[in-house]
Amino acid sequence: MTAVPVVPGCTWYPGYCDAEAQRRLVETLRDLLRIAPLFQPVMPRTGQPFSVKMTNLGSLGWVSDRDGYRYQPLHPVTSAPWPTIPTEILAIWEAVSGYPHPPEACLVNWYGPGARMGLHQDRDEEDFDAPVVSLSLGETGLFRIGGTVKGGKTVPVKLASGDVLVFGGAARLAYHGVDRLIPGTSGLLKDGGRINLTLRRVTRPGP
DNA sequence: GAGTATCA
DNA sequence: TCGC
Repeated sequence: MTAVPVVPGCTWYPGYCDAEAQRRLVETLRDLLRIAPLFQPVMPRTGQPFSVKMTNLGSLGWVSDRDGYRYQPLHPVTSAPWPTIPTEILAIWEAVSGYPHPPEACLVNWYGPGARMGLHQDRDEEDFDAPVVSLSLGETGLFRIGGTVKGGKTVPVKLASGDVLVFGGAARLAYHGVDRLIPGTSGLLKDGGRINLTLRRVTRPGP
């Protein structure tokens, strides 16, 4: 397995999942998305919609609506608990996180054509000791990660299907985002686009 | 308590 | 999380 340092605390594993594992994951996700459908998050206060659609797996899921950002145990549309995180996804966390407790949230972000994610920090969690683990599926995303000060230098990474990226430690609060997709770079998803799974520990583990 | 992973 |  190739580990590429990106910035201190951030490691990129290109081709972490092979094509067969990616296909199995997409099949699993298709079933889970029927139970927990994608919803459209909006910005707090303004109600501006995100270009990315999302859902979650795990005991807690990240949502954004007019009231703010938060983690909650129930799907905002169906009011059902999020489906549990499949074992093959938990195995990725166990292999690369270096963290001795399981993730509580698996945010599923779906990028259609033209979707992007502005530069931001992940800071709605209580536990910053655990890293954030990301898996890319489908078209390549032009990702960018910098430091903890806004406006600082950033490093571009082309995240292709099957790539895993881990950011923790000095990079746990790094600004990061997705500028755009590179169309035609994957045939994994029938209708194109990109799915990004991000695993996070939300609460501090109990005794 | 405010602000926020928007958008230009 | 930050800044008061």
